[in-house]
Amino acid sequence: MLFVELARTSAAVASTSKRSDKVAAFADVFGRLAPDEIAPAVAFATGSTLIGRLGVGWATLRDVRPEPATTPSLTIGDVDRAVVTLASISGAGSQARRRDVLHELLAAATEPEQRLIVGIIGGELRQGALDGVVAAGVAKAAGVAVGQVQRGAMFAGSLPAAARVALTAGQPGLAAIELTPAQPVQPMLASPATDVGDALSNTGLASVEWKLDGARIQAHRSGGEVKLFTRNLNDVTDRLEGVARTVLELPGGDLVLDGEVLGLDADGAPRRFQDTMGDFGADETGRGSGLRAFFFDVLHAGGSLVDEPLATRRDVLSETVPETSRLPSIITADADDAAAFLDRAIAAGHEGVMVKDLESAYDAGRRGGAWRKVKPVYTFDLVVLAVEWGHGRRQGWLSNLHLGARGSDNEFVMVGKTFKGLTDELLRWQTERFLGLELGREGHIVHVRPEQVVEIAVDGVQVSTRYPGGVALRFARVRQYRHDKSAADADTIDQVRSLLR
DNA sequence: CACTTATAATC
DNA sequence: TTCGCAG
DNA sequence: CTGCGAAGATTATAAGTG
Repeated sequence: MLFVELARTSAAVASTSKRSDKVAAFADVFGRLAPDEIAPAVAFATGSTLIGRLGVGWATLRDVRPEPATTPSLTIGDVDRAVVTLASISGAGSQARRRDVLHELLAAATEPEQRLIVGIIGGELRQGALDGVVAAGVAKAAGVAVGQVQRGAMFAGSLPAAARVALTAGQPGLAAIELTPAQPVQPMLASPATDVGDALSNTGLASVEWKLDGARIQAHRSGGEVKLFTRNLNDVTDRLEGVARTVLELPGGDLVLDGEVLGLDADGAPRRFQDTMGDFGADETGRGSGLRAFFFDVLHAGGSLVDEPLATRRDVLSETVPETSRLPSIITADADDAAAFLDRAIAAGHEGVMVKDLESAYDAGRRGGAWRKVKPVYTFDLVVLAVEWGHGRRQGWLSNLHLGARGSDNEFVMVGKTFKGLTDELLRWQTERFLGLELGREGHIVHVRPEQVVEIAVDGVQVSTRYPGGVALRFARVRQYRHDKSAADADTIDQVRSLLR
């Protein structure tokens, strides 16, 4: 199939807000793909490729922009092959060679094809459709239920893989896809709760577990071989030798575990997330060996457990994994008990707790109400130093706020940015407000007189080398504008720093 | 060799 | 990772 | 209730520059 068909479909999908129209458009093209085109085409439709790192990002895309071709000629296979080529280039001179390959690809692409390619490689397709809509398109084309496709994607580890099965083998093929050790599955996700009472009101009797501030890890043991995957299903086995050894030594046969890795200090206290990531990100050389795994769920042990209730999976976990490699947890429906447990987790230096419905199955890939996360929120009253013009649906509005804490003698120290928590009404208000405080412009940044105070919620702060105060906010979001406060009432840089540990 | 830029990963 | 909006 | 897009901070490594 010609790539331009996919490109036209993407453009059509972007131009409508009607989900059903998007689904129908995708279903039309998916139904006409040759078997070998299915996986790459579905990946392209979701704005990604079958391969992870291409070594090409926004900066390269910005520089390499040949004139579009006037006639479409590229096939789905052509684009797929170009992607494989890009990913394979390395060594000295690789940047120039990647540019050459990219230039050749884009020069052969018509205008809509260029838009799709740039969106895919840049990772910002913004067509109003990702895995959810595309899965629905696959289901429609294959004549099966969306849930079947989603389930297949969860256990096959990716939507493109499930799509190929759906479109070539239909419902029976999809039904045959099962959780298989050594084959990573989409991890179950949690939605946020304001406090443990809020969480428990949704879950009922729950397993309340420490939430560690590390990286999610999925451990598979199959035929005496261990594989470790991240939340995004990247294989990190050779970065975590110690963890792999631990899993290898557990009793029983084939096994799939869900957990978190992080580093511990000599006294057993959790290291800062930044330090854990330092070890985690480092290649081999044994640096990641300082990381330890703490498991909280088991998906497979002598058979699949994903459809079993959490209560059962917990029992299996405690029989399989020693307490030292498990997360502390309690079973309760009582908010006071849960709150006390949360306090202990915080006192031990951890991020918070997870509250999980004891009766719930392991809903791979879902972010439902069965798992809720609870972590403390801190607030600061900060001063807006500058604002950036928004993109996409925020085009024409001042959006991203530069935030400053009060330093010495009327100086403000920037500690981060945020665009979160703003309603459309607030965006309108702040655009007018900050244009009124404008001092000057620098690209898409509007500098303003430091007068407007805003209450900012954060999960915490972190050490920073790029911000002048040596501290940066973590997950900052707007709570409200403080019309009752002036800049002189804002919180100080020392108050922000006091949250460091 | 030191430093910068680009990319991709975690949260 | 958080949050608001639209379907 | 679900999916999407608005963008944040940090880390590491590879490749390019002077």
